[in-house]
Amino acid sequence: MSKRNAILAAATRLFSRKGFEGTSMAELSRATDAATGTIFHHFKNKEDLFVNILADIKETILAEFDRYQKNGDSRNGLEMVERTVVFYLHLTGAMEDQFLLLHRHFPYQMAETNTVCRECLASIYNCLLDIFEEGIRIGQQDGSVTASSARNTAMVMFAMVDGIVRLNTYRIYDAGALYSNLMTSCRSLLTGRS
Amino acid sequence: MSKRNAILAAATRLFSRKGFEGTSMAELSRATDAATGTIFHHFKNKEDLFVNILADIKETILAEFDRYQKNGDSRNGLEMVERTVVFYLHLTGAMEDQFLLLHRHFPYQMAETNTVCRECLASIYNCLLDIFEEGIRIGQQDGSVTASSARNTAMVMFAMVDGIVRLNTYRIYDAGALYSNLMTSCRSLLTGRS
DNA sequence: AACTCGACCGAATGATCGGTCGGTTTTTAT
DNA sequence: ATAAAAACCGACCGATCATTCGGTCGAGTT
Repeated sequence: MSKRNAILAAATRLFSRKGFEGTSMAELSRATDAATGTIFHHFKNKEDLFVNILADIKETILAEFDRYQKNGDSRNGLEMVERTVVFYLHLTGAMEDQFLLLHRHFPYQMAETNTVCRECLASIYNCLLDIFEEGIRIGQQDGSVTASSARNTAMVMFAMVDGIVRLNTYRIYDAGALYSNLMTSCRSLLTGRS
Repeated sequence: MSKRNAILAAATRLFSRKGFEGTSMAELSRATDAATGTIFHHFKNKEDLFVNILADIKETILAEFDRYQKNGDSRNGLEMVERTVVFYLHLTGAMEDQFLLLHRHFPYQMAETNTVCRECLASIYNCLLDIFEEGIRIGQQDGSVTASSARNTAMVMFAMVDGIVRLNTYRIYDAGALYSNLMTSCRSLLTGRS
């Protein structure tokens, strides 16, 4: 692995665990066996380093969901949404550091002043919501989903699923045992009458 | 207002907007017209200052929900849960800084090493979940709620409601328009069949 | 052999960090 | 009125921060 990639990987882990301001360049230097000068040779400053990380995360997530969508075969819209939820839960586990980072505040803080950062975040969330929305829309047509307003329902669903993932990472409760409850809740939400 | 309270109030606001590590004592001193020495006269260090803030938040939230529960009159469990959701949404708006703080990472990070911090967070979440759970349990008895496993359903519901609040604060989307969708989703979740 | 170039290094820099301390003012109790 | 206590101040401290910079080294190119 090139030193540049080693820096990116270590920084992803440190930023996700200790935050942006909580991670010093000296600490990152120690974690990568790269001199601080080397880090600044590859990235023009700390913020630029983070933007590169975020761009990588965006690309990976978008690629993963692209791959997921191509291998898809669901009998109806409802099943499609359910598969998406399962895949999202799988991905948050497989890309733990990356999603931990997305669950912190500083990316959204930086997004207020950094255009690239803002666009990365928007791409990620649009990708996720679009996939949820598509399943709901198909379900509305084939009759497997009765919920109205596909986009809004997608957002509420996403808030619920992501909320469970958060509960899990905060370790206040063992939310891992909640996945089956989550799935039945998704189904109720999509098929239940108002 | 006493200087001590002014420090607490300003620190709550700064910590919630810029994070714990992102807020310096010098900045806090400027924001309160209190010398840095004065801040350390009232709080033995930065962490102690935050723990005091968190203890205040805990007390306020617990008191607010206590007051809410005493003024309650719902016809059944379902309505009770719905009222709780509405009240929670109201509270997150009325206590914006405090909930923003609870939505950041550093309280949970500090909770790993600080007992008081951990207990404050546990009290807050237990209080919220207990109230949701109670409504669900009553609803199960009077027939207005069909969902099983009151505690788990309470957690999924809380994850969903709090997830929407987060979407709102991150300002990636205008989730404020989602409140009506959220309410119908809550109802589906509680009354829908699996 | 001479030159170029980019990866890499680590000591040095000025700014800023959390925290201390000796002293002054204000409040409180007697 | 006075003494003790509590609140308050800001200059100061050593540590650490992000960033800079002069320089080494080895792999191409001519």
